[in-house]
Amino acid sequence: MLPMRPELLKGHLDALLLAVLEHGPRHGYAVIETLRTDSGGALDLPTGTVYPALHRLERAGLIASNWETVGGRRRRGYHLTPAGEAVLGEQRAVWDQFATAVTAVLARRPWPATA
Amino acid sequence: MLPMRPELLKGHLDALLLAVLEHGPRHGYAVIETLRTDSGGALDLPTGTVYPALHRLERAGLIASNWETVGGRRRRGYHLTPAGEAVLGEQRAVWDQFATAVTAVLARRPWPATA
DNA sequence: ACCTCATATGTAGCAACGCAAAGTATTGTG
DNA sequence: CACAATACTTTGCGTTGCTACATATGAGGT
Repeated sequence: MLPMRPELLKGHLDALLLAVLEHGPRHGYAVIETLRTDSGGALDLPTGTVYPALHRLERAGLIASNWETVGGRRRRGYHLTPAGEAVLGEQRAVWDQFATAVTAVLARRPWPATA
Repeated sequence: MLPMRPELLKGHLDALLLAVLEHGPRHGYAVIETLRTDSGGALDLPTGTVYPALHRLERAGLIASNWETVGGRRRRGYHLTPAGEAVLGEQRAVWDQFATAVTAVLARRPWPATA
């Protein structure tokens, strides 16, 4: 597993978090775990990355939260808002576009791979 | 064509530039054009992005340059160094990993898409 | 001659974002 | 009782791409 520089994630994190919350409501810690398992271990994000991002998404109205107490532990359960669902849809399209473009540039080789 | 937020590119630009220069030597302006055509118009980067990035790559020893004068115009021709070629190889692997991980997370839907 | 566009390069300053590091608190385990 | 795991928070930093502006030459049009 090659080292993945942190800047790579920039701009893509929001889409990932929204996608995870589309599974169903989750609290921050669980979001991190879902992200790790869904990505096959490739995306193992620190709390200092995820929690502020969740706050940002809530301020933007894309997710909403409510405090719960489970087994004596306070946790903040997040869920998608309709606005968040809409944005997630756009973000998926943007990602597809971006990934296609980058892959195209990186795939083009000096000796034409495609005759 | 959806608007592509500039942060999306962060961390991926170096790989793109190296890949373009793998085609063969090019000056900055031509790099921008190649990038645009190779990406089908999706990646149309401003000079204020590309030139500093090329300087950075040169300082890092991944590319090298020599001044030429063609038709009375001064241009700086860049070409890959062996180190740059090696890094490009790694970057391609990193991109594949990253893209696979993000696609996996974004693709996972609440109700199975194929049902 | 004049203007404008395309070609070609450069830099200063800004804004955004992910992260490291540190801290708080509770529950479970050895 | 120490320690790990769970769970959340915040400050400050570094990197990076972009906006805006500046400079200069050649080509084409009027």
